[in-house]
Amino acid sequence: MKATINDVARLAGVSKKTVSRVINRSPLLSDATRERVQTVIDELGYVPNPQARALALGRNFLIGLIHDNPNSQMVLGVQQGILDALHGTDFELVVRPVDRRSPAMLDDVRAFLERQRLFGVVLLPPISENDALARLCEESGCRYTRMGSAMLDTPDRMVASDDQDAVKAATEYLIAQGHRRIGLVEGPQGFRSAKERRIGFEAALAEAGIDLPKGYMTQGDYTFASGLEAARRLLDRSPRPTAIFASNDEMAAGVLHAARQRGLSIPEDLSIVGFDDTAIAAHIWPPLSTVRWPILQMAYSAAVKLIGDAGDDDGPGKQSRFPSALVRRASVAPPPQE
Amino acid sequence: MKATINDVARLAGVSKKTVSRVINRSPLLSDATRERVQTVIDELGYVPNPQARALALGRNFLIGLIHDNPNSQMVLGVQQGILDALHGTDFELVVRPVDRRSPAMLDDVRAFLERQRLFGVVLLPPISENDALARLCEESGCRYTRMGSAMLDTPDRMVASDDQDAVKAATEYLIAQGHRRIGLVEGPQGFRSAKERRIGFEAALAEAGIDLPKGYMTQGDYTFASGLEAARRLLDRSPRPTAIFASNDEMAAGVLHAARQRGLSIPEDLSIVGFDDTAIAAHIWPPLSTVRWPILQMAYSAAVKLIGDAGDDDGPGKQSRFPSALVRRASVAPPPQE
DNA sequence: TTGTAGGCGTTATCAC
DNA sequence: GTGATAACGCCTACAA
Repeated sequence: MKATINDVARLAGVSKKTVSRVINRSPLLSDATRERVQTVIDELGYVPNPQARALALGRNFLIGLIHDNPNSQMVLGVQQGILDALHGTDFELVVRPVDRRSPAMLDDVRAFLERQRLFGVVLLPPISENDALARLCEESGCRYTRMGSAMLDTPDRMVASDDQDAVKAATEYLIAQGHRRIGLVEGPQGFRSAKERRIGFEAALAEAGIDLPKGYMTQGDYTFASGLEAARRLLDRSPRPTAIFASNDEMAAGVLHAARQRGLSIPEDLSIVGFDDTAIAAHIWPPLSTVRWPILQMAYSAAVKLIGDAGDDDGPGKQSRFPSALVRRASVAPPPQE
Repeated sequence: MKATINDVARLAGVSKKTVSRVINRSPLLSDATRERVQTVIDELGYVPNPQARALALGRNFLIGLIHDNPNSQMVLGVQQGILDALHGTDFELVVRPVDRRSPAMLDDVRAFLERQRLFGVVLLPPISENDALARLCEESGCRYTRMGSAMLDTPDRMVASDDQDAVKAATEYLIAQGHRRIGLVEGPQGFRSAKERRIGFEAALAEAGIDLPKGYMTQGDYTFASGLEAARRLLDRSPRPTAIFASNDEMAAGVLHAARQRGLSIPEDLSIVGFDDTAIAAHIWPPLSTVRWPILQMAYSAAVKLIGDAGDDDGPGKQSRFPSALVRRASVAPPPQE
């Protein structure tokens, strides 16, 4: 019912191999035959069977997205970016969540890669920070691109933002508004992004000569609930911080929640800055000042690095570092008079 | 390097076909051979190659998720539910967004299905409401499950909530609080969910004998921005509505935004109810009363219907109708005194 | 520049 | 019950 390479070969009066050469753009092929075969291909509406190719090549035309991520907005953004890059190609996207804490995680991924013979995978933070995982991909003969908050790998397999810089700038912005008592809701232990963001935060304070009291730095795990909890601790301090930087938007939303529960006005009594610029940032009230992670572009670039779109070597595909930008919204104001 | 069916056959002293029978749980097979072969399989850690199976069977071990959805939270929830169902099976999830408005949509999907030879697909609303699409899946020999707000297909290929009922209950709740001027932010034209929810809304009003003034029903497109716009129109009415039901949470967040911009207090001046119970509902301030769509369970069930988990015939897999529940949070209060 | 033979790892057919 | 043999549709080596 569906045309195969044999049908094309027969009708074009050539061998299967020649058709194969046309499909795979082999350079050693006369223009005449190429054209003749191509005509038949078009007439028949022939499309090579991916299953057969996968078997013959030992490689599937699938791109995997491997993640273990507490932030759903980010996962979706990445999917969107990858799909944009894959659009119009023969590749499809396979989603594979894993459990970072499971001792079987590496074995699971290995089994997955070896079974499915993926063409390549995109690794999302925080699991992208796991060097053993990257090594495993390589061993399994699977290309990979890691996404992260700092360069953890060679540029051809890495797409990175500079969180340290971005948070430094965000903190400087708070300082410029007059804030001196600035609380931090840090991300979870073991996350590179959490570390980078804290370093940026501390760097800004140090440069401004601000010496933070004990207890102004607290930790969350990138969830709303943890932001809520952390904010309660911070708001119990005396004197209270006049501004809080949360390491991601979800926790920032939690901070806002906690502040409201205490009857504080935002930004009059407390300024808040988040990180990521996910949808929630613009949708809560007041709109949240935050750092925009160019997630779509990063994911797009990650996918392009895998499938190697030769079409735009100087285009977005070649980029490895992506700067983040501060987005100023209504959640920041000068501190209240004392 | 990796064991194949031939290795197993040789070591077990049987033919390939016999090994194949063991893998596929063929009933006509002596227990003795089955056991012998199974031992070798375990020793070698043999796993059948999915690419080869796909070629031989003309069918891939992939489940597709086809969607064109304005609501990212929902897409993620569905992915989660499907992946839960697929966990521990040989199936993988392939994500395929499509453009509802493109004239080439159906052809694209057909090409996708015929090329990839998916085992089955889950269709998300609103595209799941497209009967031509369902027919196309069938023609392509691809199983499917549709998710939706009402039964649009036979129970074995449908997973449905009862939005009409749920919204009726939610509206009755507002009425019971004393509200009489209740605004509606309807979903977009052509969405079955929008229609069902409006019908439920109107039914509750009719039963309570409330005759809504013109202009209290307005339309959005399920986005935050459209909720904002619609709320502005509603709040311009005189007399102003004392409560607003928005057909999804994102629009409800927009309503809240618009109300705040006018300096209204929620819920003192205006009560708001949303629909979906996505993450944003609990994270905005005040927390949003909403209708919980059991999306994880529905998606789980949709996947089970595809892969036919015989393990739990009476379990969640068999279910086709899923009731929604009202979630009461702080965004609703009695109307202000006049 | 093109064609032939053989293989990728599995399942289906049909004898034994 | 079990096993040769031939698909499945494509690709690589090697030969011409």
